[in-house]
Amino acid sequence: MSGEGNGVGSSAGSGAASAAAGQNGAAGANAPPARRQRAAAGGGGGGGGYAGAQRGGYGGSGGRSGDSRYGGSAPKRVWGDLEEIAAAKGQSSSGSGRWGEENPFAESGKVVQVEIFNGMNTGINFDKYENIPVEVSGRDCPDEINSFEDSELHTRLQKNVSLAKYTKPTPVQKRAVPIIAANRDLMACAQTGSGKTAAFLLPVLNRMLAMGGPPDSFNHRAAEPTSLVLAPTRELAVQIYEESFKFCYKTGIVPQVVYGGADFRDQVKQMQRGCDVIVATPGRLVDMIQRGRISLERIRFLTLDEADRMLDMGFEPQIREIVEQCGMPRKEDRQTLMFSATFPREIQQLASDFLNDYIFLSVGRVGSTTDFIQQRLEFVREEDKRDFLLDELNSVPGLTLVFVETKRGADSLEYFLSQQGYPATSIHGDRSQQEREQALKTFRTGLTPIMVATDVAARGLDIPNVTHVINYDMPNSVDDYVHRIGRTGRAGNSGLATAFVNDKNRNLARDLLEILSESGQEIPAFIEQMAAYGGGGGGGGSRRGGRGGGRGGGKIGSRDFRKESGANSGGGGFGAPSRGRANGGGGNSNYRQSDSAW
DNA sequence: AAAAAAT
Repeated sequence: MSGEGNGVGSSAGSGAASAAAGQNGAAGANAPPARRQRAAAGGGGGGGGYAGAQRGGYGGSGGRSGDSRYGGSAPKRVWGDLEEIAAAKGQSSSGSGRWGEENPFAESGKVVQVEIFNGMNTGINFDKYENIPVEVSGRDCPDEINSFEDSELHTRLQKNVSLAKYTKPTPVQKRAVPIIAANRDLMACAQTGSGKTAAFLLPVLNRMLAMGGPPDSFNHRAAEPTSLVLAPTRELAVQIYEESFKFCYKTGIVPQVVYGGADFRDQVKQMQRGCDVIVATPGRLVDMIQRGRISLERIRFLTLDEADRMLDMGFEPQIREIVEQCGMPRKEDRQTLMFSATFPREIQQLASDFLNDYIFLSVGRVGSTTDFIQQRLEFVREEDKRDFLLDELNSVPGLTLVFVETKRGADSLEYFLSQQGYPATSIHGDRSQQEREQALKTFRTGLTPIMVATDVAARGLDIPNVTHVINYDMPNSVDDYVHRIGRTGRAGNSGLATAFVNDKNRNLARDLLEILSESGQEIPAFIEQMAAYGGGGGGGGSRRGGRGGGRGGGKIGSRDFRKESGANSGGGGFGAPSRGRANGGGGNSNYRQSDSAW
């Protein structure tokens, strides 16, 4: 039993997450150990029974109990260390932290190193990535870099990059880093697992350092961050915060995260330790602003992650409010970056409101990682789904993420699986934040290697070793499908994505067919038939019109919409479409410190 | 029509 407790508590790479939870969790500082106990108690029984009886794949043939299989290699950690780190980062102005200079982790030893920098580079298979297509458009695009040395990052950032075991920039990093370093706005299509987060964090942090370091980030009651990163879900915000925490190490730049469902005052208290980079979900951020706890007046860098989600119908008004009504500098006076794996044309149109003379970057086809995902479609009637699901779970070992359409559906499926003896958990918006984080944690560590999820888990979450994504209920759009299956096959690892399709999904058939064929997947006959009969409005691809113009390839491989609106020159500011290689010389020496006074 | 995101 104690072994299971360790397995949870020591979730690989969750150190900063734990820090975040500790900061923000309603339960406060003492929460973690208690949660460990609960996790061990809750998940343990199911796991054991399941591993042995139901699904040999998990327990391993060696008769080990389920936990050792997943928790075995996970580092042990001590909860106190993160508080030490937090304390250390608090003394931001003194360049030397509490650790020795050259080996910052010598004294606190493996624990700290493991916790801060572990799991950042989980087997990224860059070689496969090398030759994926890249599209760049916009005037005067800087040259790509081929190594982190080329990027002329601040020494400290270089060290953190090394500590994170990043050796070679990923394709999106090669392109995005010099673009951002050159003070240009950016709209980028790339998957999270492709190194997207570092691609915007590193150059932003570097510019902050090049500008002389962040100014005092606290004024009266309000935190005055320099950089804001917005994300559509709380878990994603935490994940981005974790990465920024790593890269900020000993830079004097203090990252923070705020999101709903956690104690407001705790988050305020955290920000009083400094708040130079803030990662946030929209609701809580607005709340903080309205209550005078955060000011956006000194924002110089704005990043929207999963930008297409942030700008879709549900979110767009709120984002617009944050960007335009809350005192943030105009787009000419800040640098704005947007990232997403999919970028529909109408979203690009909207996004251009917030961008200034931006460069469009598309690395690989939209679902670039779909190259590493085997996609299977099965025709499954609604009433047969549970049986099919059990078959899938029994035949494919490893972490399995099961997407359903509704929160209720998630609860009921989790209940069903648990009844059947499968170690399942679930994550959706009606669960408490603590339950959500717990679910993610037990899933990550393999204590509950099955997680039933709504679309809250569809985007951006980087969970290593998800071997199988099952679309138990198909999503409503093929973009969502692309995001969902992107939870496996992370960063060049291979993955499997199974989808249960039936007549209810006829409207997706055409787009699915396109996705499958573009990514070289086997195409089942039934989907061709469904596509032929046409979705909704008579096969003509009517709904396509709204999206990409009739051109082929609208879904995968988003293109710069400025190129397509030939007649409609309205967008403005799109000069001669240049394809990379514009002003080569010295390239990155132009960190313009001049044009922004802190 | 559903999900997410503030209380």
